[in-house]
Amino acid sequence: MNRAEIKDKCKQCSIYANGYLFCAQLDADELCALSDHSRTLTMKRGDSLEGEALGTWPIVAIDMGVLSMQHLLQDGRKTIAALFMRGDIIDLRNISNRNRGALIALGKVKLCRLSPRVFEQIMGKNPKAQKVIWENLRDQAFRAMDHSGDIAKKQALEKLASFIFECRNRQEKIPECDTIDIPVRRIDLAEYLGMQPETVSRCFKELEQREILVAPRLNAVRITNIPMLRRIANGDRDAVIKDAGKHGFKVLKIA
Amino acid sequence: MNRAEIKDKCKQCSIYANGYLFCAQLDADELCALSDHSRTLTMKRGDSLEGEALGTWPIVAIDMGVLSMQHLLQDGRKTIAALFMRGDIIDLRNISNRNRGALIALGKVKLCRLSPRVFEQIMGKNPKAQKVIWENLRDQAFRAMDHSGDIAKKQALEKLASFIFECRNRQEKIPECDTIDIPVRRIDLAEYLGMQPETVSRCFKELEQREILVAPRLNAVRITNIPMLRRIANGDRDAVIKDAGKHGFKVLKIA
DNA sequence: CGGCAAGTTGAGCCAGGTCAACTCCGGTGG
DNA sequence: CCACCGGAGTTGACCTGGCTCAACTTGCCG
Repeated sequence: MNRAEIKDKCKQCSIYANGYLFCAQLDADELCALSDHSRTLTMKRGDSLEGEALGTWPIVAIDMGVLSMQHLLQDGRKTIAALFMRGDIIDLRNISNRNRGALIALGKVKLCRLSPRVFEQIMGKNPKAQKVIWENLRDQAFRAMDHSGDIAKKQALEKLASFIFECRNRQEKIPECDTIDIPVRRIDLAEYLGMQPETVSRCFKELEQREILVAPRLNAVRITNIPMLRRIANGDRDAVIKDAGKHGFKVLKIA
Repeated sequence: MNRAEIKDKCKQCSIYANGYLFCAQLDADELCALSDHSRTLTMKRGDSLEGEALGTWPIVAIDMGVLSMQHLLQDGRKTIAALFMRGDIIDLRNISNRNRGALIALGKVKLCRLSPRVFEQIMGKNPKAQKVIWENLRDQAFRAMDHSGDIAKKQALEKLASFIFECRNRQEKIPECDTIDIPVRRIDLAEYLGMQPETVSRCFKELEQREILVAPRLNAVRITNIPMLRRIANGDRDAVIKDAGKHGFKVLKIA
């Protein structure tokens, strides 16, 4: 494969096109080697990456879409333990202990399965690439820890508020636009936050009624009262309190 | 500082003494450089690592004890998002977004604050060390994801069962000994699992009554029915079901 | 031995899970 | 183009696991 062809293969991919992502850190030789030994893959909602496929291709980089790590309990309860998006690199080499979940697409996902050998070579000698991957993994780790903190003690409304901020943090900022993309369905959101779809629905409704946000579509919200949403996310009980009147609006201490 | 002195400083430390941990991968020069630019620290329960201290020393390696990452909500609710133990390396360089928690010792903790500069140098040129750190961070990430999965949808008893297995996985195996060390207090355990200390207590009691384990001390358990505990941890509802009789034991389908 | 935090036990209650019915919406085929 | 279908989302009513509060016991440290 010559370089022109490689460029064709990679130039459409955000992992190469976005200057701060992994493949953008590589020089021509490295990109060439990696591209030559890697395979792209397109998945649709429900497709999973498991077993044998991961044996030979344990490292995947997300170009587009949302991939979830799901844990399934014996009786059918399901949870989404993590969400992977554009730029995330998932290294599943030698996964062993515990019930590591399956990787399941929550919509159309484009990803690239990287050759472990070439990946490791690049890790060993390209400090810029190394730094990008290291920070990505660190983000994944801290994000998972934040998420644990969120779902451990927070109430439903608080979890949802936190999730909306998580979405805001992760999406590329479009200045002068407060519309936040919710890249997953209600049902997935419920599984990610450890609640029921019914509860998610009720919480969105409450936030709308209290005029904290508007949800024009299922996959987007616009926050109209950021400080209040922040207070809810941070676990300020006063901000969560329900209405004190019959059909008036909620009474909120602004303290 | 000469090499003999460095050896004195590091030879007691498990990060150097355990062949599979970070410092054991370094050659004499590297160890020398790292040791020379690092500072050990001993903490006692409740001590926290925050702010300025982390500004100049954002990388810490745990030698002994349990360090927790805690998130505090506005109204005082607290959660432990992650537990760090021997060999874990925590890299907090450029932490910024979200409410990253404080690092708080849950007992006597010995750790070593590593020079970011030397650490980065070593990362760049020692593949063995790089591999060890990479795998440690990956473990942290996946552990946090597993933990999210555990606390999202599991019931109290299931969470506790999972936690006991997590302890078992993390502690160095002593063959022919089923006694598992519980390295944290009940109160911390409750915060880690997102439940109340009262509930933790009740769950331990139930597991003892059902003769699934015995807890000779507060900080240790011995599992007497591993398969049952496993089933509970895996979310088998039948295994969680309470008793069907008045004062008999629980009726359990072994299916 | 006193003092305090940690842990346990009991009683009551509520946030959110569960179940059921319904609406909405995108896709498919006649 | 419309009728049909199935999964996603919503709404309401009910119920329960575990949170809360309070009282008590235990264990640790000076």
